[in-house]
Amino acid sequence: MMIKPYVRQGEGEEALSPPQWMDGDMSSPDGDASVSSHCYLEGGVNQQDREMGSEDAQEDDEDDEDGQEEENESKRRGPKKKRMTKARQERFRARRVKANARERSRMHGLNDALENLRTIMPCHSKTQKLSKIETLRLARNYICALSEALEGGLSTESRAFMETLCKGLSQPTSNLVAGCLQLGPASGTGVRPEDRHRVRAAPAPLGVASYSSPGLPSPPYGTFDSAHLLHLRAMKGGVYENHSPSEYSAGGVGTPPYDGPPTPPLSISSNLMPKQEPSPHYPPSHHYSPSPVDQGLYQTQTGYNGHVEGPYDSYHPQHMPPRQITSVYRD
DNA sequence: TAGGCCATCTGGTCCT
DNA sequence: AGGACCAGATGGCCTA
Repeated sequence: MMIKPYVRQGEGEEALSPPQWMDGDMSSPDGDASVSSHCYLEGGVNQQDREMGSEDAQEDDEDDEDGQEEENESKRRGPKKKRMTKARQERFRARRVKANARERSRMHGLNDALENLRTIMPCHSKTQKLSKIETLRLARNYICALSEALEGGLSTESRAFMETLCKGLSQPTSNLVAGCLQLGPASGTGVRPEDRHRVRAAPAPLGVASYSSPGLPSPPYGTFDSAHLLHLRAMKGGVYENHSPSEYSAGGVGTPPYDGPPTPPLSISSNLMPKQEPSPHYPPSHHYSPSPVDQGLYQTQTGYNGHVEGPYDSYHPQHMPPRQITSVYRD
């Protein structure tokens, strides 16, 4: 793909006015006040601006410069561009507005899928939202870890399991996973030896010892959803062998319906976690029900730092749920 | 204040 | 022609 650099006005060109639709009202025609006007700030003019602006100028006032521009136009290779008439401008604008709306919707769909992915992560936290990239990394690690476990090479209760989960994750996210697993201090856990030197700010080794790290909020942390491991064991035991993987995801969160005996969860949590909060996906009855998020019933609640959690309105970023942002990356 | 993360707009490309 | 997808650009918000 050809990368087009940010186009600025060339030498000798007059400052061009922004497209007509931007005049006066800086909000877009579709009423979206969030439309960015930054494209026209600081004298930066993008391709569209140049086209529309210049052709607008050609239409509105014919002066000597336009003559020069037409002369340059005739030397240009390729198909000659059509004049941008008022009608064409309006059609272009309408198309652009529709495309923007589609793009927004598409990105919202992407974010929804990502949110669904977050909810089935082994350490789903309401108070410390994983970033997009961390969610994807953790998901990859989770798949790898479960695959190894299924092959019998990795115990879900082992430290190696957690190390696999933490591979390539930022320090705070690794701490979150470790906190969810409630494992003891581990020297360099989750950090490949070759990566350790790249950790710029690792205040403490992973594990309980780092809970007091200033970079990490105080508990509650997310919970390691033992039901996932229960699911894993059940699969190994053949309980779900009549279900296809696609059935697991039929509920939208990728988990099979569980109707087994209400025995204590079989997982590391039963050994290591002092108190296991019931997962929103697996209420005490052990009958699966869609999460509040999936039901659109995400109740407003106060997070650990007093921030209000609730439905995330991407059109009002100030309503974003609190998240712990990490500045430590290893890649 | 710098840097990370995010939402949004935008133009290009590919496909139907 | 129009939609989907992608990547660049930009500003806002937040945290260290």
